[in-house]
Amino acid sequence: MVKELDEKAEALPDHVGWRLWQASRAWQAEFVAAMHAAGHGWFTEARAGLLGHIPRGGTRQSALIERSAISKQAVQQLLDGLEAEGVLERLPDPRDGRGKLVRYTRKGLDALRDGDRIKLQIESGYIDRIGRERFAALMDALRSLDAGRAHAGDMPVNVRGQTPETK
Amino acid sequence: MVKELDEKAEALPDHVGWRLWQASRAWQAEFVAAMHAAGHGWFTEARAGLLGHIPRGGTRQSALIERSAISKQAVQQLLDGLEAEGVLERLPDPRDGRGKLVRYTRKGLDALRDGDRIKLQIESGYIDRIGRERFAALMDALRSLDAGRAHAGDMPVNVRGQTPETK
DNA sequence: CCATATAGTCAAGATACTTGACGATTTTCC
DNA sequence: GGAAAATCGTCAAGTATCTTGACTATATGG
Repeated sequence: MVKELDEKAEALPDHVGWRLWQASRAWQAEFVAAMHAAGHGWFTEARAGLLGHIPRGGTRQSALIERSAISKQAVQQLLDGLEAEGVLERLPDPRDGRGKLVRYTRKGLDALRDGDRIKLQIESGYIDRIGRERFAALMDALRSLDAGRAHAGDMPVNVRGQTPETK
Repeated sequence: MVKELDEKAEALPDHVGWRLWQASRAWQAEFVAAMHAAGHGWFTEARAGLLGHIPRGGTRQSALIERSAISKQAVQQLLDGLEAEGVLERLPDPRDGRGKLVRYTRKGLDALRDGDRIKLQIESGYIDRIGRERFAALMDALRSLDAGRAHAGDMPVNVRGQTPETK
């Protein structure tokens, strides 16, 4: 870690925001690195965020735009990239001449499967590191925080750095 | 209204990475919004990340580069912006003709003061929301996680999935 | 005094977004 | 039935953040 120099001794931040930021960053870095190691070199945090909103059965592009909190143009650009990588494909929606359907390719489904595995591995590592009890307390606190927030109704929920999730 | 698509069964992710990410984003959004409301419209998350490494007494630019996990050029660009906003100023280091000292202006110190206040307010809100005990458990778990990471010889936080070795 | 390491800068480019404008359909409403 | 309006996706351009590469100026240590 950063070594403390004999500088005016202003400690590094230790408030909850800083800690959350650090922990989140570390998780993402670990996840992306593991995905790369698993051969999914196209995987990035931004793409992960979008993929998390695409069910295994596919979805309409417009539905995707609603779920993710970013602009439709941003979604489109991400989709363009993922399509170019061969992770997804876009088909015309037979029920709506304007719409398009977004669907995983085989390559995309493989990545999803690896993502689920990696997610569990990282979680295991966390439990080993801090103990099952502390880990449970962490999840409990984070869930409570989120529940409280939903109450207040603020907050943009964009999804980045989440694993491809499934039922 | 074409809305009868049956993809309702898609649950939101609930693993630790997702929760951490969400909590971190929520904190940042709240903090930045409060800073803006307090009149510090120049405040952004990226800048906050850098400012968090600058002690009130100022620091050398090179020390800043060591502490933050981003490239020196990125630090410089952030610094350029903050200097242009009048939050910081850069002076030649009298002890080293190559070096520069980075120092807060009055405007910067005002922002710092407001930031400290806001941090405490947000923390208070969290404690109200989830209880003092849960909050303490959260901090404990996050600190343990970080300590465990340092132990593992993990690098500080270099973002974006890259793995900079060599130090 | 020279070799080399360190401090900072300049330039160019990648990524992940943004807003604005637009054509093509579908829906609404009279 | 048909125009007005809403929705879906796209194209183009711009911004913020961060990257690598190349360079200058100063310091340091044989």
